[in-house]
Amino acid sequence: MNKPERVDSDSIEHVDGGHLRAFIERIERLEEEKKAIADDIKEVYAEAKGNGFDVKVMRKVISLRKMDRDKRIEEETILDLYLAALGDA
Amino acid sequence: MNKPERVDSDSIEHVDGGHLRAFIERIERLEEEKKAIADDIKEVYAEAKGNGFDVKVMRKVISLRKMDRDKRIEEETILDLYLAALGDA
Amino acid sequence: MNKPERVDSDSIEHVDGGHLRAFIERIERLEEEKKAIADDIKEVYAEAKGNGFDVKVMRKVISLRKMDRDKRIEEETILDLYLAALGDA
Amino acid sequence: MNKPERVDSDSIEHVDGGHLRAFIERIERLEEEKKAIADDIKEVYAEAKGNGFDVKVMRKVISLRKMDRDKRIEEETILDLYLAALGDA
DNA sequence: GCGCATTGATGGCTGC
DNA sequence: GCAGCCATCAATGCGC
Repeated sequence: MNKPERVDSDSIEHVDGGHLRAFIERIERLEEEKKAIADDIKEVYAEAKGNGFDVKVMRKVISLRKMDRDKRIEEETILDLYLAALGDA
Repeated sequence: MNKPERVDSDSIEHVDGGHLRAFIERIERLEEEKKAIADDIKEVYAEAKGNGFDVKVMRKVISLRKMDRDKRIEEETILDLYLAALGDA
Repeated sequence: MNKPERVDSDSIEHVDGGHLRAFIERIERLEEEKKAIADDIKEVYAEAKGNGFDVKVMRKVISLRKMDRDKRIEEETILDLYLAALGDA
Repeated sequence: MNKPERVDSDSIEHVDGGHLRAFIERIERLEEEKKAIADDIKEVYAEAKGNGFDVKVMRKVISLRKMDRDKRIEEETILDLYLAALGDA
């Protein structure tokens, strides 16, 4: 599959395994952390459910609040766009 | 790849080519229509640009308006959820 | 929403709101149509699935057929170019 | 925000807003952390890409390593089950 | 077990 | 013309 031709002293097709390994392991570490947090979130939902709250409604509330935040950010963005557009004119 | 064993008079592995073909062609037709509309949209953007409008800003405006609509729909949805939750209680 | 009568040289920041609105609404309309068709496509897949067809395989078939078509068009285009180059338009 | 003192039998529709709010905010906080980590992961991929590594291949490698880990854990679990079944807990 | 929700992969579009 | 961005689409995992 490789057709290794030495074109410089260290061979051009060389893959820096150590460097790659470092990236891979950083990512795997981060993935673990992410999963841990996802599990935490599940736990909180479970706890809320155990306290009689409706998880489906909660998800919706959170989703709506997020939409509000996103919208707000977008509005700021478009203000910048308008200003830039006026500056261009 | 198939291991065709006759298990009834018409052979169980039989694929109804005509039926399948009909579905495939319906989808391909719809895909064409979809692409035609996507092309129309591009044309409108191009035309607007030709009239001196800032396409980037336009996209943002459209995006924001869509967020408004989506948010509105979500709010109606959560209202239903609330009502349902109260009905459950 | 704006009805800008004055389009003079120093109203540099002026935007023709009516014109812009028309473009925006044309695009939004087209986006709706596009979505409607996308939904139709989903429905057809669902219907095919309900008739026992394998959706994943169907997608593959459609993709392959599209590649064939594209390839064919590409080849015809090249042929035309050659013919044109030969003064044989 | 509500401070519901009355939690009597006929306030059937009552929702403990303060409690709910606490859950919601805990989840939102966790979601933020999760997103931050997801962003970190993207950055690492981008950095790796900038160092000439193939992101798609990296993803594949990480996926394969994860499958190995999962498989290993699964096997250990089964081994434990067998040992336990042998009264060798 | 199914549907839903999230997440990852791919292809198209935009801007440099 | 290509790289980065974004929207769409397939796949996996989760909860009901």
